[in-house]
Amino acid sequence: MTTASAPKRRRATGRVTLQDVALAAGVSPITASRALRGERSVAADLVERVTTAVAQLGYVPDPAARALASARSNQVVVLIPLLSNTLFVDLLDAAQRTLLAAGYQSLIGVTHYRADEEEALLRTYLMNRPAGLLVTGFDHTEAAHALIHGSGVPCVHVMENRGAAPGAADAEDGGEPYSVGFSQQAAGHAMTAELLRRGYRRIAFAAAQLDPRTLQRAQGYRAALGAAHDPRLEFMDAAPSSFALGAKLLERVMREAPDVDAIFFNNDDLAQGALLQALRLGLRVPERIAVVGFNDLTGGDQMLPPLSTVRTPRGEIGLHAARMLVALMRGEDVPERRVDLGFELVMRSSC
Amino acid sequence: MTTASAPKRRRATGRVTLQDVALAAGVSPITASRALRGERSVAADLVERVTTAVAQLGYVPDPAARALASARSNQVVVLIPLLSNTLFVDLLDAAQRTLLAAGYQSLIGVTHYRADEEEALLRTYLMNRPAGLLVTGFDHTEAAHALIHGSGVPCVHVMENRGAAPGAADAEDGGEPYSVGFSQQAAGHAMTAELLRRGYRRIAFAAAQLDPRTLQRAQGYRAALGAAHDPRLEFMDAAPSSFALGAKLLERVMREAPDVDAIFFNNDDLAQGALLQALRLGLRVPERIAVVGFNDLTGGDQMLPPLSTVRTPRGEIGLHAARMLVALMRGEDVPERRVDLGFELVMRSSC
DNA sequence: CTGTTAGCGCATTCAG
DNA sequence: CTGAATGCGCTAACAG
Repeated sequence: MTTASAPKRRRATGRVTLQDVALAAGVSPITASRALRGERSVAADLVERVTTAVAQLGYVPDPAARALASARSNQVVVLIPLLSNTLFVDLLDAAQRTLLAAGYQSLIGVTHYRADEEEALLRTYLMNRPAGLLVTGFDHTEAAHALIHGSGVPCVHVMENRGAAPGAADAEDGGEPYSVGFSQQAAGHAMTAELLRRGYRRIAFAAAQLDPRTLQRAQGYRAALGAAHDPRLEFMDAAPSSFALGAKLLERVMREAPDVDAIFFNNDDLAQGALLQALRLGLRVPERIAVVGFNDLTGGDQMLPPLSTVRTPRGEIGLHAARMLVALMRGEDVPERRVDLGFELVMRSSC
Repeated sequence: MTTASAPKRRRATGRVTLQDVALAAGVSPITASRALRGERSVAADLVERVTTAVAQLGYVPDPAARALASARSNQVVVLIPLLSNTLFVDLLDAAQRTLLAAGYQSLIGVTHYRADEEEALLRTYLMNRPAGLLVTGFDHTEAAHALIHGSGVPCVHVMENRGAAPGAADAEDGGEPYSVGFSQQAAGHAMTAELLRRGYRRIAFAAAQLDPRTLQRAQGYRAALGAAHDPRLEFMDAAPSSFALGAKLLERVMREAPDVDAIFFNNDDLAQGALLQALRLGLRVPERIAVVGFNDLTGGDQMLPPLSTVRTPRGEIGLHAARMLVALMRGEDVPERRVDLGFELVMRSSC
């Protein structure tokens, strides 16, 4: 065989490489590489020859080789607290779609609302040299924060907007973090104010999970009530949100504070569970007691009575955050670091 | 500076490499590599020296380099139809957890019940040279099937067990595919039989989405009814499952077949929506009409009346499938290719 | 059981 | 605008 002495004969793996493409196109490998990645410094006719060769040979780039050579993968790490809250699933779905369309894959991590799990996930996923990071909220361990920063990977926070750091500007790294969300506190305030406007006076706040965003909503609730705020009307349960817990919380409120005329649940599944429990107990809603929820999850409009709630734009947040991250990953300038997408009161007939 | 002429001075990236570890441990890089990966052909004391060096230097392996050198990544592709059905989220959650514990990362793809999207996702994700594949069901395009096979990547199918190929054994590739699930048809049959046993005679089947597994359940429903089967009592709607659609389907059934005494919904959200609609319409359940669902999703036990349904073991399926896949990826022999995890009738009071 | 040699497939220098 | 040389960090294959 003559191939035995050929200096650079085709490798045995059978894989079509960039080199094969370059050979077929009559250019150097690096030109083929540049053409494929859309670097503009390649003549149009060469680009076309490369494209043709790619199609003919069925060339498929190797992400591992790319990542090794460039020290960056095409993967984006997305960290959310839970998969069992449709809120985050909606967020994730939108973000993943957008990222995929822009050529990025998502590595999804579920933190279970635990800062230590988040840190562990970061440590694991950061090994992949991701191109970007999408994380929920701002409550990270010191170490997690350091990991994110130290990695130099662009990061967008979602679901809340951290108040602009007061006083000493966080100037070490160019300042304010990138975030897309809305003011949880303002949302809590707005719904409470609406209840007050409608004449409710003894308004309870019932919450589960007790994550930072829930507590921010509680702050809004308190601020809206002002002097009328009664701490005995806050019913907090650290257990995860569910229909069953909503039912339980309703009973607890009625037992411990029978003069309550409205309950603001911090998530729709609690509120929906409470509505069902009210039906079971024969409590009339909203006559005897008004019930409102948060997030406008699926099913609220089907309840008896239909649930009043706060619609939160998690899909839009996922989309917008992904777009922002893509811009950052491409090295584009993103002047607007904090995007507030707002919320909307959806008043149906449960209050 | 003296370093200028040193033949192999430390690279400028600042990254701690295997070579550094090897140097510190006084072994060759390949021995360090073997020690890290737990190959048993390394002396215990050397392993310890390597481990120590790793800890001291804070060495972190580079997945990209590993993947490039070994032509296999540590990622597993998981393909599910939807993220908005908690059924698949439960499956995913369990699988992801198990895989992560075994050292594998998950690349999640959402097919939206579309074979062409599945194919596109496979094409994209297969570029990463995944270590394994976890896919929902058996309905793939020819091309997708070829991609899976051609890649040589171990694959486990979940949620159903394909009937053993009758006649000509699918011997080309060693036969039967690996799968973990249960018989959708048997489940459909069992619930229908239970309704018959309880005296219901005009039993409707109401379904959404109309994916293959739904149709298998319909087969079971028909088989259980035998000669009593009336095609006019099948109400199929290709739209996605939801509370609202369940409400709509209930109305349609009552309008088009008022003599129906029970409705078997192919998913719990439909059934729950129907239950709420019945409440709204003043239809007594189960006296006027019995309602049963499928999957035992969250909330069913909170309905009025509590929903009878079929509990499906998606969490266990995710767990078991992940374990099976891990075994395959490790090159272990897995003799039991088809695992049937069964199902359970959960009879509450809606029938 | 350990080490040597030689790439894996690509993109980043730097020249032209 | 294009190309040549080089190495990213690791492991497969073979030797000892």
